[in-house]
Amino acid sequence: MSKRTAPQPLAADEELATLAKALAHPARVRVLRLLARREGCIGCDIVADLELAQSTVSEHLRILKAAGLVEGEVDGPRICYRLSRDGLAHFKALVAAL
Amino acid sequence: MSKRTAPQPLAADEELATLAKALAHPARVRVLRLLARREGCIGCDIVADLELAQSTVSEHLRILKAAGLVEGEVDGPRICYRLSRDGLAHFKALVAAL
DNA sequence: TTCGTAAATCGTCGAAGGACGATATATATG
DNA sequence: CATATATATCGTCCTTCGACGATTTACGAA
Repeated sequence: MSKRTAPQPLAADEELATLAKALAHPARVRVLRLLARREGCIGCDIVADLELAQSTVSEHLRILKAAGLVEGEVDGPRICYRLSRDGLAHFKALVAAL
Repeated sequence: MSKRTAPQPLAADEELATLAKALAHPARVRVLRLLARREGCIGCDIVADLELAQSTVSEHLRILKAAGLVEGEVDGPRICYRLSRDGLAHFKALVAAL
């Protein structure tokens, strides 16, 4: 090892890779599209739309939230998810800059 | 299986997810940026730039090629890799359409 | 408080990803 | 042909991902 001097994965690369990973699953892409369509928010409708167990969908939502692409707001016993326009815009900007 | 009626992951979602997955690793993002900078092509310089074993880099390149983001052309005993402008443009378009 | 619904978390399982060294393949050159 | 270099492929080892059911948590309503 130690060929030259560049072990740093360049934070920018890491950032884009992390965001891309969040979209690296068809179910999560679908969720994003779903939230993009309905300007408002959605609750457990997402579970109904995807054909996956509730726990699985919850995990996908967690990943999208962690990536900053989706936001969740408590609304009574349910949670209102909505697209993070800023997060998505940031991702788009990173991709466009490629 | 067969819970409701929407088992189709909507080819479009699959496609974007597949492309995103190809970029879901910092090393691959770096390779793409590398190839984007140098208009021409590169050979084993990629191995030197990334700090990974040759076999590992080869695998990353394979993934990028499979995704249609990179093309390789035999050039003597080495291979000239170049960015697939079309492939990247397609990806950008899919992301922009989100 | 008890009940019902929505969501998150936990534990498990199998599949896929990512890394490596070793080896195989291909090609130009001596 | 033998050698040197550049890539690809193989086999292995861990880790992470993705799915599930079961359980827990949180809240509104009866």
